[in-house]
Amino acid sequence: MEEFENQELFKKNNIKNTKHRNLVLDVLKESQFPITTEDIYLKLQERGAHISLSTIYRILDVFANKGMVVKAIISEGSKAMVELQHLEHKHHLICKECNKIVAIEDCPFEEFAKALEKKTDFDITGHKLEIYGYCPACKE
Amino acid sequence: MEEFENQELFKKNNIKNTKHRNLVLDVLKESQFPITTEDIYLKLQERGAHISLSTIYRILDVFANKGMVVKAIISEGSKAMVELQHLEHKHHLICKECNKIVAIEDCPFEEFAKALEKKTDFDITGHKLEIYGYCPACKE
DNA sequence: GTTTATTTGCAAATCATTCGCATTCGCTTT
DNA sequence: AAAGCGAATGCGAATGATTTGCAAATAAAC
Ligand SMILES: [Mn+2]
Ligand SMILES: [Mn+2]
Ligand SMILES: [Zn+2]
Ligand SMILES: [Zn+2]
Repeated sequence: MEEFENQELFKKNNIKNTKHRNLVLDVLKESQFPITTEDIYLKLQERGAHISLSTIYRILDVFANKGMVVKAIISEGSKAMVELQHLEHKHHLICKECNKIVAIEDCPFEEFAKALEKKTDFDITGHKLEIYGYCPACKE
Repeated sequence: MEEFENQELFKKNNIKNTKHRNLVLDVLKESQFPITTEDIYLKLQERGAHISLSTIYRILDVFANKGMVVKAIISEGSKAMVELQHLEHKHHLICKECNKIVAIEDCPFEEFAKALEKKTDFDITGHKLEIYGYCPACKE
């Protein structure tokens, strides 16, 4: 049935239902937090899947173009890595010290969007929000 | 006086006031919207400044570590380019079709942050927010 | 099953970012 | 104002991430 959900999603987005897209999508679904292309690659390797890194890049491109995932730079630190957002709508609170990530369920933006649409005459379809600070352990 | 403001900012952030940091900061200040490292490089070239691309990378790293600028991936499209946010607190509304960018003055997040701090016990220091949709001309 | 367009693996190419080291520069101390 | 010293810079090379070309495999449609 996990498979079935995937298939639906592919159909809805007009892309072929391939073995590799299923693998990548499964990893994305399981992942609580944004992950890198490399992370996905390694996870699939562990599971014994035979998939090439460039295929994952291509799949993520397709997913991103279809709006199924979102790219972002998360850790503020030295390396600004490209990552993927989870499919559900949620945001993250990231510790600038230890990089701990906490998922936020609420989104303060929903109501604001309506007003903004009126003001700007845009058709607003989505947003990215990431929140930074220091976690309980790291703030002193 | 522009120079003076820069100098103040450098002092406040405990970094040396160098010719190149001034140049880069000026470009950032002028720029209404986020720009890439390369953009800055080209702008400075046009002005006849002699500066190396790696120096700009290094300066932007310093600025980012001091919280003077923020890195993000803006355009959702094919190339996920790393960019820099303007110094003032503002957000952007980006057209997914024509890439038009409109600056948003209000921020819906301020109040939400307080509640979130209480709930998570984080010390929240900042956030990134980008909004996507279709501009008046492109929505149909 | 056959057909056809799409997807994939693999290796090579490209692009962005970082690094090493010699030189220059900014700030502090005489 | 000169000297000293650590930090910043230029340049080219190295690294790392992402993209691309092309032949082979696969999925969807017939
Ligand atoms: Mn939201
Ligand atoms: Mn804000
Ligand atoms: Zn922490
Ligand atoms: Zn538009």
